[in-house]
Amino acid sequence: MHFRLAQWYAQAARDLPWRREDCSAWGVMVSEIMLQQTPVVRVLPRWEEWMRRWPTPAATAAASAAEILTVWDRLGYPRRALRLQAAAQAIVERHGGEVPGTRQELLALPGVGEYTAAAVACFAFDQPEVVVDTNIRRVHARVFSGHALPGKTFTAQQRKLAHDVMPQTAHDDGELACTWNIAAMELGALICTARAPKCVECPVQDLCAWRAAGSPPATEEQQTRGQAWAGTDRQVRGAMMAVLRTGEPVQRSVLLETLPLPEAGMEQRVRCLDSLLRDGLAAEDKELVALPGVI
DNA sequence: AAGTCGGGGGC
DNA sequence: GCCCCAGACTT
Repeated sequence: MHFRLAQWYAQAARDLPWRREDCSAWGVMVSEIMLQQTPVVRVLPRWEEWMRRWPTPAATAAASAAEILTVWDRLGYPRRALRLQAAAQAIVERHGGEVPGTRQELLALPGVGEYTAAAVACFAFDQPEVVVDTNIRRVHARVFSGHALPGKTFTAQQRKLAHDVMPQTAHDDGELACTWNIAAMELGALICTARAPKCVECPVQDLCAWRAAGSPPATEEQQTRGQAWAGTDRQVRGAMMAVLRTGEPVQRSVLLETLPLPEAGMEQRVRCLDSLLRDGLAAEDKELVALPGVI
């Protein structure tokens, strides 16, 4: 299976800037943070702009929070941007400005969890890590377990499966591990997609337990049940951040009253503004509110 | 283990 | 309109 996946990846992989040979470890790390819960096509322009302005951890560490949040723009989950800057500052302080190359050191950085630590260690430093993201979980669920979708939560059982199905040789060879991981991720992104998978184009279709079982639909337990959006605090916070990203400080009362969300009550608006201030995504001075660093 | 945290493009 | 997207963090 490794050989077939590798062969398929060699001819089908997208040419993404953070996969190029000359991309720095920092570039890989920035991409991994941006790609958390965010599709590649939306990350591309933000990554290019970020790397153009702040090509090193030191440059990122020195920027103002307002600049960081402005360049992040509408990528979503803006707390990721602040954590990325905090990670850059930790890299400067603890690692002399160089992105650390081990899973454990990476895990200690803000915003870096199990997936991102393994991904950066593997893709940027050729460490033989077992990488498990949403694509890989889905590919494994289908090919090896015969299920349409993995469960909602990442279980110890799935972690063991991912470890066990990685080729023996890849556990000691970083480059082999890298190919195995990235190829499985790419397969999940391009062929073995959540909806309408392109099984006829799949390089391992004849090995797939799910296909062999007749591609049974997902059980109700496996349905992901999308998070609600309309009317949530997340929507209100996002609308407030969009106002703040215009750059000018605004009167607190104006920010609270002029949101394009008539259904949002004042209690909710106040709660959301307070949470943005608490998260460091906004700052206030007397009655003015702005991105942190502007005031 | 469950909730929270953005935003947009595809179907 | 719903669903999903290279998750992390808190409770």
